[in-house]
Amino acid sequence: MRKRFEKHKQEEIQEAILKAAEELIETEGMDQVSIRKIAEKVGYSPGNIYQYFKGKDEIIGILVRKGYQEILQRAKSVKTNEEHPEEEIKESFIEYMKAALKTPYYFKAVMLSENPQVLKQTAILQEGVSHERETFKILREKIEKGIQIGRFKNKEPELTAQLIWTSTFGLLIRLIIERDVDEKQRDRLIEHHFSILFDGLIKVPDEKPVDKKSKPAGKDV
Amino acid sequence: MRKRFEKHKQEEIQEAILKAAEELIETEGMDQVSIRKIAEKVGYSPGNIYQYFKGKDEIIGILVRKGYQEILQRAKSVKTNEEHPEEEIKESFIEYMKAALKTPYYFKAVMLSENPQVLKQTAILQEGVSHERETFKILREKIEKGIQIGRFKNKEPELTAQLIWTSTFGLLIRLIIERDVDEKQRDRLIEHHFSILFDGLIKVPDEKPVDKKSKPAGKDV
Amino acid sequence: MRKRFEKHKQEEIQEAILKAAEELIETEGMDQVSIRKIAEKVGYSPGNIYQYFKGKDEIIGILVRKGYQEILQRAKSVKTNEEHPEEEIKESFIEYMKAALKTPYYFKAVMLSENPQVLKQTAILQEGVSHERETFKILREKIEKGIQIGRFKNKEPELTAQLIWTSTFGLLIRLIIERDVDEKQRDRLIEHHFSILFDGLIKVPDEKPVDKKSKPAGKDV
Amino acid sequence: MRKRFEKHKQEEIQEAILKAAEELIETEGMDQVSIRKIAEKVGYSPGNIYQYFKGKDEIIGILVRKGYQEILQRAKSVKTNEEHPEEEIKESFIEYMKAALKTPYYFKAVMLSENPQVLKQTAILQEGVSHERETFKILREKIEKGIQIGRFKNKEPELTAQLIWTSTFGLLIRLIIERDVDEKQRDRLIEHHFSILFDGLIKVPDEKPVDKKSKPAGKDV
DNA sequence: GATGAATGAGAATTCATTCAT
DNA sequence: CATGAATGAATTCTCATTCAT
Repeated sequence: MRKRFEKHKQEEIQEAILKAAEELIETEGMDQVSIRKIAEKVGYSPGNIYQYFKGKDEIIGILVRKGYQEILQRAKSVKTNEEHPEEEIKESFIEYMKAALKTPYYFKAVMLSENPQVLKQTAILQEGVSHERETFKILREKIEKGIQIGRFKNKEPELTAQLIWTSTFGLLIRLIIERDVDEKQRDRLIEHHFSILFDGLIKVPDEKPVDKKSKPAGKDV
Repeated sequence: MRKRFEKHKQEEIQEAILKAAEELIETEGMDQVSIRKIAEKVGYSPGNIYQYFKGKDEIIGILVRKGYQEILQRAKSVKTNEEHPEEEIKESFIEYMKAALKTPYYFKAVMLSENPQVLKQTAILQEGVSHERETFKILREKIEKGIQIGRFKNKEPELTAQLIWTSTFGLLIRLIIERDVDEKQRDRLIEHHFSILFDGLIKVPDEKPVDKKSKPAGKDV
Repeated sequence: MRKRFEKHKQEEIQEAILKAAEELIETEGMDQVSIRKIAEKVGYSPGNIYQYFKGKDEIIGILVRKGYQEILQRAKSVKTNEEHPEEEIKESFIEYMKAALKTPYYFKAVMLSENPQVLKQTAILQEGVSHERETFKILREKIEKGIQIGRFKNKEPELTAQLIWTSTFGLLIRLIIERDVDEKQRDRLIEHHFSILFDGLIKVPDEKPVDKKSKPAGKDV
Repeated sequence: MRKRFEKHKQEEIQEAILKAAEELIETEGMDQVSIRKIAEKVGYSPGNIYQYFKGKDEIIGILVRKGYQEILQRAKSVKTNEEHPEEEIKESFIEYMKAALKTPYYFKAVMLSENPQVLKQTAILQEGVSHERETFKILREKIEKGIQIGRFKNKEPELTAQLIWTSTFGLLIRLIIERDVDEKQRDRLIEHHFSILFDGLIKVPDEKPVDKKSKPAGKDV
């Protein structure tokens, strides 16, 4: 009974510390987080923080993972749509964006961090990511399904997954940075965003399709 | 006479200081910039830096503004391509990306800044941006041209401009953050990125639809 | 009855604490010993250690005394050798070395400590030590016996005791520090060490010194 | 002129810092040296020490190297003594000891260090050391000379060199650790030390030498 | 007896900034 | 102009010790 209480309190304090750190990230940015500031915010001495966490890295690590998972969680739990997989993808990304916009600074801090520890969990550009990161695996599978049922073009699924992600990420980050965009405009942007991703810009000639879909020249960045 | 010389020299030193800071941002990251390191790099004493700049913040501020202008400059000066406006757009964005990737940290610092002064120059989501910001005007016009000549679908041009921009921005930012993506993968990503933007993901069923769901012709959200 | 049991348990815990500290000295070195680490090793909370010992100093103090005694103990219990007291001495020192090399870091820590508390028990250079410290008394007596039976030269016994000790100590310490000396070399060194101590280096000219190294009869390394 | 003055002052401060560190080692022991204490002793703020030295390691490092070199220097420059090589050896070791005792803590720190970098320079037990380390080469040659002229017994010269060294090292270390041994006793110890090394303890029977000099049994450490 | 919580001091560094010279 | 010296605050982290429960 007592133990349980103690345990409870310990967890409470850990929560408090994490929350303090979270708020610091939100208000001052990832770099400005320090054990001192956390301790002050939570009303303890700096040294005492180490009773609850191994160090700064652990705190940041947990926070990043937690927040990241939370946001990702939202992206799932979207009902499947057999005929229109693009709807399913769109829905889940919209969920993702909504979640991110709930704690925008936090999202920004995490997703833009170049801290190697953080990057280990947020990097998504390397080849093979859809085999390592679960969410990407799911996204890739949705795309593959789309291709199988003949709804999607036969583009490389992993690359496609990565670029849907980065494109949406770009919009999302700007929505966070330009925080006073009104809701109507925001919705227009989001809607149009997916419209472009799925339909593309180039008109398909109804007459004779020239079949020059996407073999452009300059690939030299 | 003397004054002019003095002035000259003063500016030279300021240049040197800025350049040193620039290199530091580039090589060690924004956080690792310190007056001391700048001073050491430029061959002066730390204290003397204050003769030329008010402090660290001023140096960073100037640098950020300067870098932004330079990058934008590059995005213009792309030869027109009458038949394939998408090539023209792609080219100019690739130029833009190239420039940004030359000094990724400036770009990152500038484009992610929420400093109101900076935002005044970098915000692009609001309605009407293509009438206020010159680069966006140009982009919109290219898109309009594409629609006129029947090459592009008839989507709202400003929105389209914005979303090409944010999508590319998303990819670019992640390329910067995940800086150890190898060149081959980077090129694949960029190529695929524009492929999706222009072609879209959804297959247009004008040939013989294989097995399932054949009908939906010009569906554009 | 209960009390006795309690007492028993108390002692057990004290033992456990001391043992934990000992292991820490051995594995991490004297500096790395901390109440926290001891507590963790022994499965108690740091605070509770103070129930059993006054503090860190007391623990270290006891340990040092204990360990020292243990090592010395080994040096006794060597069967007497009436005709060749040097054998007896050698044997007991070899026992001593063996014991020390079993817990080398511990030995090193203790024997090189300048902590006054420790020094009170480990100092051996002052005149009269062979009357104060029991082990030295024994050693001195062995030497005296050797002199009496005409086997040893008539050198001052206490000084001799001290210098056998310091010489062996020197070898021992270096064996500990240079821990990767192989066994063969170690044995050669030890053997030679006692050979020098007992025989000396200078040749006794009783035969006819033949120009160069011709004769040396009992060559025994 | 000014520069020279500045330089002078800078060096003075460096000296002061080193001296402060030296005193701390001397009075409180190697472990107790801290930047804080040095700074306090020298009357500066802790941070300012870093203007003069890279860090604690550098300070300690300089101090250790300096002392070590000084000590070795002294051991040379001993006049040769053709007839009595033992005198020559004794003299040079006494010089060595004197030098070591002038800066005992350096000596102790260096000679007891198990830092691999340091060990590379201080290890002396391995076979062949008298071919690698110059000082040992000299010592071995002196011993060989002694054997050649018939003054020394024909014992393995390298091993002998090593054990003269370790034996003397043992005495020296204890003289350092037990720092309040009075001068008279110290001299007696040193004198007796070499007396034993060169003469040995076992009396040479004037009658019939039993020729059982030292072929003892137990060689099993 | 035992614990967990908490503190305050101290460890090494780094840095922006000031200032007398 | 320029410098070197110096500070004071900040950083992360460890520890011996105390104390209410």
